[in-house]
Amino acid sequence: MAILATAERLLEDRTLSEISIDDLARGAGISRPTFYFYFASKDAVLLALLDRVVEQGQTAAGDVLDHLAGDPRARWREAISAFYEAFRSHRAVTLACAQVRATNAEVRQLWATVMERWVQRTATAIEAERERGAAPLGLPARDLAVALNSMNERVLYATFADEGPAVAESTVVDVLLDIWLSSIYQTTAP
Amino acid sequence: MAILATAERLLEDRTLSEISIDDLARGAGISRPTFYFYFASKDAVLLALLDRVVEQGQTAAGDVLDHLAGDPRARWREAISAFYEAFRSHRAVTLACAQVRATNAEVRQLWATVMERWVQRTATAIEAERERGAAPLGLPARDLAVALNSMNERVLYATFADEGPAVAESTVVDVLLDIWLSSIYQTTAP
DNA sequence: TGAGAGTATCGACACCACGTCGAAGATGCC
DNA sequence: GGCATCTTCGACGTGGTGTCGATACTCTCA
Repeated sequence: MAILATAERLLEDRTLSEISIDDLARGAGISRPTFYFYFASKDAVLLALLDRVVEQGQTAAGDVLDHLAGDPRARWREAISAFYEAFRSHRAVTLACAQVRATNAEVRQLWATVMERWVQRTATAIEAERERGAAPLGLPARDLAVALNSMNERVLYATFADEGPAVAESTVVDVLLDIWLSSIYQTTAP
Repeated sequence: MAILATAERLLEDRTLSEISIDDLARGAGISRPTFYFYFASKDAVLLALLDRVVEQGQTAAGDVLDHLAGDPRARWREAISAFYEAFRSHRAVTLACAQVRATNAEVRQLWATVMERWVQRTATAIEAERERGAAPLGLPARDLAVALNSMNERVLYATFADEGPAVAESTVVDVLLDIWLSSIYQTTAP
């Protein structure tokens, strides 16, 4: 769909609020009313874009967290890296979503669903590690999972948007990993 | 100033983009052109509001982190609580800022400055704890400080906005505290 | 005391983006 | 060739924004 392609292209160097529906329409070679034949609003376009990214990221992540026993550090690192790559490979779209999420309920909802999935996987993995005696008891696994995933989201956003205090792109995964390991295992070398 | 009061009041139950300049003007008992006599835009109003909150929060925080030695856990908890209270006592304003930050460079700038101050205090405190042998070496103190403060920001936002996966308001401070202690001291009981 | 320099206010205008409606080309199927 | 459905757009009304010029309201100082 030409509209989606146009949107993703324009988002590379403008923010969504700086893009008019007319820009999207003209970019796709159609008139403004015709735009409405395909999408109800600008936000709906972003939603569709996000849908695709999510779809794609979903499979990429896989089930790394189901095989922690062998080398926990390496597995957790893969999981965080997957998160990192998902963000990174569609930087423009995810940055735009973070913006629109504040205003648009549907985007917020979709994003929340995605986060929830990550949180649940994380919580399950933490509980499994405690079960097999690799990790000590501590915070409720879900609370810990929510906080850690929120941290990743915010830190990666700052890194990619290069906004305010941020961690360098080259070290950000390892910084996050250390905090995950510390708070789950009380050591960085489980 | 009546405009500021009106803005803070309206933000209690509407988002900033749902508030027109006319709403602010009428709420303050003036006409729309007169509004422009005082502020250049809606965003400028929010900026002024944020300024006040920051001013106020700045003093409230104080220098807790300069006296960690006695009871580190208690001191760190106070620091996180200060952050929590700053957010909480002006919930509407901070939520609005998080939204506008995405679009408005000035708000983004001011927010970044505030965060930077917190980050620096945190980093300094971590280094001091390592110096006196209370905390082990590990990540660069600044990277750790950035990540932990980002986590707080995002987690508290989710809690107050009641958006997506969040931690309960009653336990959020302790959840954050545990992660801070784990990643700084490699134990939750330093 | 009244002329002039600020301060504060608004009516009226032009502008721009949005969303809708109704009419009119394509396209395909019977 | 006729009919239904998909696709397109010109033209319109609406609502929020920002500006301009005119008018009032206050001081102050000669």
